[in-house]
This record gives sequence, structure tokens and C-alpha cells, in this order.
Amino acid sequence: MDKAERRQQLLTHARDVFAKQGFHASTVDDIVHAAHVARGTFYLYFEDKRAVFEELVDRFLAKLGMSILRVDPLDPSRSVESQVRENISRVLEVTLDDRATAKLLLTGAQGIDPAFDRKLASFYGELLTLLDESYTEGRELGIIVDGPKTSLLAVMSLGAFRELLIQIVDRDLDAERDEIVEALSIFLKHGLLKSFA
Amino acid sequence: MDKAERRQQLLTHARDVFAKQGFHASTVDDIVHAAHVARGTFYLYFEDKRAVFEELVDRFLAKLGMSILRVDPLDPSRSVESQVRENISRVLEVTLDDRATAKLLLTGAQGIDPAFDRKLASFYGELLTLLDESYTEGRELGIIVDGPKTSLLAVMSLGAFRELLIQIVDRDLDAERDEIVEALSIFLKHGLLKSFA
DNA sequence: GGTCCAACTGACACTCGTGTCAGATTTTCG
DNA sequence: CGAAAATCTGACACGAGTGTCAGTTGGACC
Repeated sequence: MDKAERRQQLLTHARDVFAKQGFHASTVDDIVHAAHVARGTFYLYFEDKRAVFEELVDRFLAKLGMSILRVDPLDPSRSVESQVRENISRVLEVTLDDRATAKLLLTGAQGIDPAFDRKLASFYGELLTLLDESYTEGRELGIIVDGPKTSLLAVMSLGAFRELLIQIVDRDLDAERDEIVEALSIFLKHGLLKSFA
Repeated sequence: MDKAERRQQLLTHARDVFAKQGFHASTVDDIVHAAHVARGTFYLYFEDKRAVFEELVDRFLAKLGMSILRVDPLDPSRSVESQVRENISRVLEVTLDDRATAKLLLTGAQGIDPAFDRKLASFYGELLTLLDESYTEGRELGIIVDGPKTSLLAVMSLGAFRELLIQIVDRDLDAERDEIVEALSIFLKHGLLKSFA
């Protein structure tokens, strides 16, 4: 087994251990035991427990970041709605593709370390900014509801999405992928009330 | 200082320490130092660090639970909308009234302990069930949007609210209480899109 | 002022996870 | 093969935080 393989093996087992027990309840011993290597081997590949965790989350954040594209409301070939749907769909795909890591990120990544918290907050802040800008643009075009600050709209929509992901990953919410995309799209568009068109 | 006072004093300082550093980064020493008592004193009042934390969160969950009332869509004296608004308003009040504890609950209460996680999940599950039932009822009455499963609607609305609370408590989201109630009400009712009435 | 008791103290012993490193093992290659 | 390099091993020393308890403090009551 070459270096890259061993490293990947450790990452995978670390991920599973973290997903099962949470970061704080997991020890380096748990990880090396799962991977059937000795304690020392772990430290040949990673600085410490935190470093593996960070690498797992960084990779996932990168994938997530790639999957989110800015919505162009003026693109004649794709409606705003379909662009939004595609974003939802892609994020959902990344999440479902690696539930274990998604779980780490969504529910177990808080309070690891001040520096790490800042990184998460920053990713999250960028998402909020992106949404805020989109909504501001949308409002100028007259397609976004009047009233609430766009920053609040950004927080609420992100919250709705995030909670869906948490339920999926944490409690195996039983719903098809398309059903979830559909539900979120409708919810974001029209809210809870039946519209009397 | 009598026993009840000392206990309360320890609770208060524990809350502040937890809110500032998070559960895992806080030590019993941090708490007793903040409260200007010796290490041993702490153990006269609490089993261990976890017990204080649990008591803080339990109290807060109880207050939260009290503040949420089931919506009666058939009540002739109060519209559904005003009942929902009142619920939002009360939860917001409880949260703003004790931001430090709210922060513990909203962002720092995960991964403390399996038993504790279950307690949180259970509270959260009850909320979801309550919402789900309300939406099912609302749908029968023809006032809730068709399509998405009510369970998904429940998750998304709770997520939107929760995220607002997190932002308020964690990042001092600048918005008046009324503005937030208003924003969430509108978002839940109509979603993001401008309605062309 | 003395005695008693409740409340408090903090040094101590202990546990648990950490990170290391000298030696063992395996692989590579002449 | 055999030597050198690469990789792995796990016993060990260490530190941080925990929970305890014998001893101290202080104030209530006679």
C-alpha cells in the first residue's frame, strides 16, 4: 500500500469514526483501530486529530462551493427558477453522495476550535452574501417579495435548506431526491400558503 | 450567601463561560474561577460539568416549550396568521431574553453526550410533529400549499426560524424584534417571490 | 468566648488521551 | 541474496482536567 492509499484509508476511517461518534468523542486510537494500523502510523500522515477532521471538511466545502453557481436572472436560455432548482439539485447530490462527511459538516463541526469555527462562519457568510446579492438584484427586477430585508430572506432560505439537509443526513428523512428539490423550490417560491391564482 | 444563591451564581457563570468558549473548551476550573469559588465548591452543587450544562439547557427548553402554543385554525377570535405571529414573537422574546443560553442550545449543544443528544432530538422532533400536524390540518382546510409533504414543510419552516435565531444570537444580526417577526411571517406565508395579487 | 455545624477550600491522586521515537518489519533494487 | 531505504509499530513519558476529602473558615446560638 503506497503513501497516498494509506492516507486515503486513514481519511475514510476517520470520517466514519467521526460520523458515528462525533469529533470530541472520537480518539486517535478509535481511528487507527478502525484502520488496522498502529498509533504511530497515524502521526506519519497527519498532524493530529484536528488536522484530519479539517481536511475532510475542507474537501467537502470545496465540493459544495463548486456545486453552487451564481444565478443570472437575465440569461435568456435558463429561467431563474430552473437555475435555482439546479443549484438545489447539485448541493443535494453532493450531500447524498457522501452523507458521512455531510453529517460532520452540518452537525458536528461546531466548537472544534476557534480557528475552525471562523472558517465555517466564513464559508457560511459567503453563501449568505451570495444569496443577499441575488435577492437584491431580484428585488430590483421586481421578482422578489417586498418588505423584509434581503439579508433576512437570505438567512431564512439558507436555514430552510440546511435543515432539510440535516434531517436527511441525520435522521434518514425518507424522501426522494426529486421530491426534496420540488418541496424546497415550492417553499422558497410561494411559502406555506396556498396561492389562489 | 445561601445555598440557592450560590447555586444560581454558579449556573450564571457557567452559562457565560459556556457561551463564550463552548462546552468542550470550558473546564470546571474556568467556571469556578469566574464565580470566585474553589474547585470543591462546584462539586457541592453539581455532579459535574455536564450536569450544569444540562440544567441550563433544560430550563431553557422548558421556557421555550411554554412559549409555543398550538394554533387553532377554527378559533373565531384570532386568525391563524395572528396566532402564528404570536408564537414567533414569544419564541423570539424568550431567545432575546437570554441570548447566552439560547446560543448554547442553538449552536453548542451537539455532541456533548449521546443521552443529551437524544433529549435535544426529542424536543426537536416534538416541534416538527406539532408543525406537521398543524400543516396537515391546514391542508385539509385548503389553506396550505399543495404538493410537498407536510413533514418537509415542517422541516423547512423550522429551519428558517432556527437559522434566524442562530444569526441573532451568534452574530448579533442587526434587526428589530418586530422586523424579524414580520420577515418570518411574510416568508412563511408567501415565500420569496413577489405575489401579483 | 466557646462550641457546633454548614459551607468552603485546594492540594492530591488518578484517568485518559496524546505525541514520540527507538526498534522491528517490509520493500526496493543492485 | 543482502543492504539500504521506506514504512510501520506500540510502549512510554507527559500534560490536562477530573473528582475527592481532610482540613479550614465563619457565623449562629447559648
